Parts: sequence; structure tokens; C-alpha cells
Amino acid sequence: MNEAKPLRVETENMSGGDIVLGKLDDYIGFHLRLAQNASFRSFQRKTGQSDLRPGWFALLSLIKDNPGITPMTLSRASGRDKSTLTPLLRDMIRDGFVEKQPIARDRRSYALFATPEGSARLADLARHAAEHDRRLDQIVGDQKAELLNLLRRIAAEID
Amino acid sequence: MNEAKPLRVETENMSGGDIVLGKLDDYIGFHLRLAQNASFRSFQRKTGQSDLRPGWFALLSLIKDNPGITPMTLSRASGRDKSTLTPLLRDMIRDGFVEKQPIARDRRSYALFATPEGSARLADLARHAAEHDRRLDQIVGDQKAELLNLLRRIAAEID
DNA sequence: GAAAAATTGTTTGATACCAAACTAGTTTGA
DNA sequence: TCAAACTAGTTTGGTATCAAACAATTTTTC
Repeated sequence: MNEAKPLRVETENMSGGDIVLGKLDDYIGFHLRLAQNASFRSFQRKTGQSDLRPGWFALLSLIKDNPGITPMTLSRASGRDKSTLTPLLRDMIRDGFVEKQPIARDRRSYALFATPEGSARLADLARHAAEHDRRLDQIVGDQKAELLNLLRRIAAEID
Repeated sequence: MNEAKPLRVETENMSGGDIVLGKLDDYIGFHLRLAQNASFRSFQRKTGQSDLRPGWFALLSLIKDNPGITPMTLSRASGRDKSTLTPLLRDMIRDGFVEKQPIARDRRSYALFATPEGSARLADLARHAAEHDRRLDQIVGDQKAELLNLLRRIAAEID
């Protein structure tokens, strides 16, 4: 029952002054969305200038670190639906950052590999990503390990 | 330098076994996205069955708790771009959950109010949202306050 | 060993979201 | 006072995302 103490948030430029978040202020899901959205947009702004697509970094990184990974496994590892990956992989292959090879034992699927160009692009992306994540590290300070644990648990255990 | 100890994650159903997350495993942004995405989809699955749109809950809740709020203020409070709100508000007004009233002092804007139907719908949405957030509460346990603080700081301080 | 069930990747359809450009109205400042 | 700067909301265009339906293939089951 937090109706008793109205929780307010500052938003400079409101006619009346503050707004009441109400119950919303207690919802983990709400704050999770706000934080992720702010972080994602910030990342996008930083990298967008230099012709990198934010969705590419995680994928390219996973392909580089797991040579021969299949789209399905990549989907699970990156937390995105397999159908989301289809056009991304198509473009990464078209642009020469990733190569696909048929898999002998399963003709439905294929193995993915980062090309030298892909590795170079990944290094470039990693510079921007590291810069962005350094800001996040600053903000969370010494609570990073706890935060990562909580986030991992949420991603793993939510149904 | 975490190249030294390869970090792995289980994904039942991989040809080779585990996948290596590599540097990605240290990125707050990556885990933030995974957690938020999993949480959002779960919420959507739960509420989607009962004809509720996930985007509506936060908006309706904020309108109910801040009668007369304007779209611009709502945009800031909900962390969504003003242009994202336009079609959502249009539909909520069309469906009779929200009403708009002209503002005397500023004819560009308008004031938003929840109708009785909107309040009823909000109560319904709140039941589902509470159920979902209870799961999140279980997962984070007694670290909820710290988690919320970190998420608030990220949302507020990231640029 | 063949039919049934499951899995992989793609296609199609839908929603959510942002950013830039635009219109209309308000505030500022010279 | 009135032109310039700013602000609110909408429109337009683009990306990211999922889910369901599909075709091809593999695995399971009887």
C-alpha cells in the first residue's frame, strides 16, 4: 500500500511541478524498461554516428567467439527470436563480415564464421561498446557484480 | 582482459555443448537487454491473452495518478518519445478509457483524464501487472531496493 | 523402416519504438 | 511590439522485435 506516501519524480518543465509515479514506482518491470531503453538509445546515439548497427555488436561478438555457431544457437545466446536474426545475418553476410558454411550432418542449418573484415569491424564496434559500458560501470560502481547477477537471474528465471 | 577464462553459458540443444559469451558477459548493457526483453515478453504473454496492450498499463496508471497530465509530461514520465504516445493516446481515447480536455492557457496541448471505464480497465491491468512483478520480486528477493536504485540511476544518468 | 513428432531457418504480419520534419501556438528579447 | 527562438503535438519513415505459419530436414516411436 503505497497510496499513503505519493512518490514523485522531478521533470523540469511541468506546469504543476512534479508527477506522481504511484504504484509504478515499485514495479521492477517498469524501471527495467526505463533503464534499458535509456541505455539502448544512448548506445545507439554513440555508435549510430559511425555507421554501426547496435544489433550487430552482440551477434558479431558471439560469432567471433564461437566459430561455426548456428543461427538457432545464436538466437538463444543473444536472446532474440530466430526470425529476428534472419535479416541481420543476411546483411552481415552480404556485407562480407560473416560467412556461412553448410553443415554436413544437418542440411537444414549452416555454420557461421567471422571474416577478417568482420573481425576488424568487431574491434571497431567493441571500442564504442566499451566506451558506453564504461559509463554504465561508473554509474553502478562497486555494485556491478550484484547487478549482473540479478539481471542474469531475471533473464533466466522469468517465464 | 577476460580472454583468459572463457565464460560459458548452457544452452541445452547445442551441437558442441556450451557457447562462449566472451567479453559480452561483462557488459551491463547486454544483460540489461536480455533481462528487459525476457521480462517484457513474459508480461506480454500474460496480459496478451486478456486483450490488454502492455504499453497501456504505464500510461493509464500515470494518467490516473496525475489527472490533467499533458502528453509531453506523460512522455517524459513514461520514458517514451512523444511521437510514440500519439497513436496510443488516440486509441485509448477512441476506446473511451481516456478523455482529453483543452487547456485554456496553452492551446497547443491538452489535459488527459482517465474515464470510469479507464479506471476499471486499469484495475484489470494492475492485477496482471502485479502478478508479473511478483515473479520478479521473488527472483530478486531482498535485493529489490538496491536493484531499483541502480536502475533509476542508470535511467537518469546515462547520456 | 515408415509414419509421427520435433527442429531449423524463412516468410509474413503485427506492434513498439525513435528521430527528423512539420504545423501551430507561446515565450523571449531587443 | 514583433520577429526570433522555443515548445507541444502530429506525421512520416525507418529499425527492431516477436509470433504464427510454412517448407525442408532430422529424430523419435512404434
